[in-house]
Amino acid sequence: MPSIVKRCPECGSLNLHHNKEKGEVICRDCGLVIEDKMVDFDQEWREFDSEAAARKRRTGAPMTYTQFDQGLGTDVGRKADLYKFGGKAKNKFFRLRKWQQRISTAIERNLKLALSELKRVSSFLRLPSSVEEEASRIYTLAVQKGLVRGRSMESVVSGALYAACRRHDVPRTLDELSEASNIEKKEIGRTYRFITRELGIKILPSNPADYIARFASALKLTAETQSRSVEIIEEAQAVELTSGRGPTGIAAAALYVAALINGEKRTQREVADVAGVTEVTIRNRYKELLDKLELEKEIKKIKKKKV
DNA sequence: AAGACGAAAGTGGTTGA
DNA sequence: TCAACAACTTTCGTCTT
Repeated sequence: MPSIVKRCPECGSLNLHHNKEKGEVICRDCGLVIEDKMVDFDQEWREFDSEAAARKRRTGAPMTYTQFDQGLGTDVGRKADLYKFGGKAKNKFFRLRKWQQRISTAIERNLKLALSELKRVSSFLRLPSSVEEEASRIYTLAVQKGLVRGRSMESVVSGALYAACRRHDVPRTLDELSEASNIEKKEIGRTYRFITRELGIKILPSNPADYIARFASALKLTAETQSRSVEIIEEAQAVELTSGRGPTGIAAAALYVAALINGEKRTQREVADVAGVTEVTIRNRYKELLDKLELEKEIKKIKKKKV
C-alpha cells in the first residue's frame, strides 16, 4: 500500500492506520492525525465479481460518475448500477433506462450543472474523492428516478453528498453541508431522507468517534485527549448510553470531558461551536457520562491539583 | 465578568393508533 | 391523519470561579 508518511512525527511509531475512506492517517499509538486531507490512492471504483462483463469493459481510462458525459449519455443505466438493487427494482430500472434514452439530452444538461455544483461543494469540504464519486452516483440515480422534480438541484446535490459521507463513515454535520452549499439545514435533511428512502439506500447511524479527529483538531487538542475521548465514547457505547442520542452531542461531550481530564480545558461554548450543538446538549451528555462512567474521581483529582 | 448549570418552553421529526 | 413522544434548541435566571 503506497503511503507518504512512514512514521508518526509525534512518537515515531510505525504503527499507522491508513484510512483511505476518510482520507486520514492516524497513529495507532498516540492517536495523532498525521494527514487528514490526503490524496486517495485507490482506484475510485470497485470491481464487482458478479459482473464479469463489467470487468471486460473496463479498459482504458477509469469511468467516473463525476463527469457528466463519461459513461453517461445514452449509456445511462450500466449494469454496475444494479449491484445494490433486488429483482423488483431491477425491472423498474430497465424501464427507466428506456425512458432515459429519450430524454437523455435534458438529463445531461441537468447532470452537467449538478455535478459541477457537487464538485464545488465537495472540494469546499475537502471530501475524499471516494465520497465525491459516491455522491455523484447517488445524484445520477436520483435524476434517473425523477426525484429532483419539485426540489432544487442544489438541495439534492447536498443531500446526495450528505448520504455519501455517511455511507463512507466520514460524517459531516448538516451545518457544514449547509454552510458549503448555502442550502438550509432543514432542506438538506429533508431531501437526504427522501432520496435515501426512494433509492433504498441503507445508512447506519454514524459513530460519534468518527467526529472526534476533526473536532479535536479544530480545538487544537492533543492526541492523548483525542484517544481518551474515543475511549470514553467506547465505554459509553458499552453501557448503552449512546443509542438514540445525536452522535455529535456525544462526541462533543466526550471531547469536553477528555480535555478536562487532561488539563486542556476548553469551555463548553468552544466545544459546542465546533460540534454544532448547544452547551445544553453537552451538559446533558456530560452529566450522563459522569453518572454512568467512573470519571468523577479523575475529574476531582484534576481539580485538587489546581488548588 | 465569564463560565457553568439547569428549568421551561419551543421546534421538527418519528411513531403508532 | 393526528396526537404523543424523544431529542435537541433557545432563552433566561442563578450559582461558581
